[in-house]
Amino acid sequence: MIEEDASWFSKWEEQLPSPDDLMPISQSLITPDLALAFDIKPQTFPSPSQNHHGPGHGHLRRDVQVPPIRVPSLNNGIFPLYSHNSSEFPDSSDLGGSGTPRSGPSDEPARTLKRPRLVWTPQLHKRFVDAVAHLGIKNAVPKTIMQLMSVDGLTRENVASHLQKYRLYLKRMQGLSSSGGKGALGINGGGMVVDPTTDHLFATGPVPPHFLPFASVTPMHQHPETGGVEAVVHSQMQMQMQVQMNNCRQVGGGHFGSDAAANGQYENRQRRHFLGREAQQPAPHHSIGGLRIGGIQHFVEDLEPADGNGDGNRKILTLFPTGDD
DNA sequence: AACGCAATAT
DNA sequence: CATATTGCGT
Repeated sequence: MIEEDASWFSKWEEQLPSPDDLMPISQSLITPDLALAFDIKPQTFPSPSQNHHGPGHGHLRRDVQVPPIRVPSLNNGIFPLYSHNSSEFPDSSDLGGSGTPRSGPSDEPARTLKRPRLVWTPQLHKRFVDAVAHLGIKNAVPKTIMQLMSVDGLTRENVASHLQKYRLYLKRMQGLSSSGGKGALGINGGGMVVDPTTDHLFATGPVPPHFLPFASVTPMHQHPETGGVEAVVHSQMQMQMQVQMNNCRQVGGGHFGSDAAANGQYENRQRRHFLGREAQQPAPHHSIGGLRIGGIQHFVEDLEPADGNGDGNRKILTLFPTGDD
């Protein structure tokens, strides 16, 4: 059943593009709360990664003063977030002890405001999957994954939640290597309680093999300096994303990728890989500036007002590609 | 503290 | 429905 993961990995390695393609991509999943909290100043993102040279030969100096993550679109960049909710409790009681891990003395709604639901788009999910595949089962824990993904605004909880489902998905997949695949949901004669949850998203992309049984961090380019987990991978294409606040509409309706995985066997198509950027250390400084790494990455934010959608106004923060993946 | 998982909430 | 949140054991 499981036996050709090795080849998958090999191919992957072989296909590593030349260093010219090296390009840390970091996305910014805008964090409304944070954005507002720090009043974000035009900072030329620090980009600690020593990424250099652009695609060509000259060093394009990206002195771009990328405008803050502010939303140039609507709302003045102010997310309506949840309309109301008097849950603004702990303001007077200045927590005498532990409390705010983030931000300092500058009060923040960030702590009390809810953030919009994250929408796991296929692209975002891919990033997740790549990170997981890359780390190997042992290291693929929420925190690490989150760091590798380096998506601004992504929280450990987001990842943990997703990971939980992803695991169920994988488990289920392995269980049913020969049965129906994605059609025989409900009863697989096993006794396994099939969760109607998890599936579509996970099947939208080339699901990695059945998960690498091999452990350890992949021995790829490690940074000699840090020697950390900051894997330097390559990205041939970058994601251009759009942050959007919706009511409750899923982009693309759900599936459009290949559900090769559902078959039990993945297709051995060419695997392009993403790039894991430097982990987001306990950033003492708000680096939520816009990132426009390398070239053409810029974010377009869009907000859609919630009008009677039969749902009241449930808002989601979704990132979706404006290009291709 | 961070994790994993089931149950539950939204 | 897809995510988030919570509770509890590790």
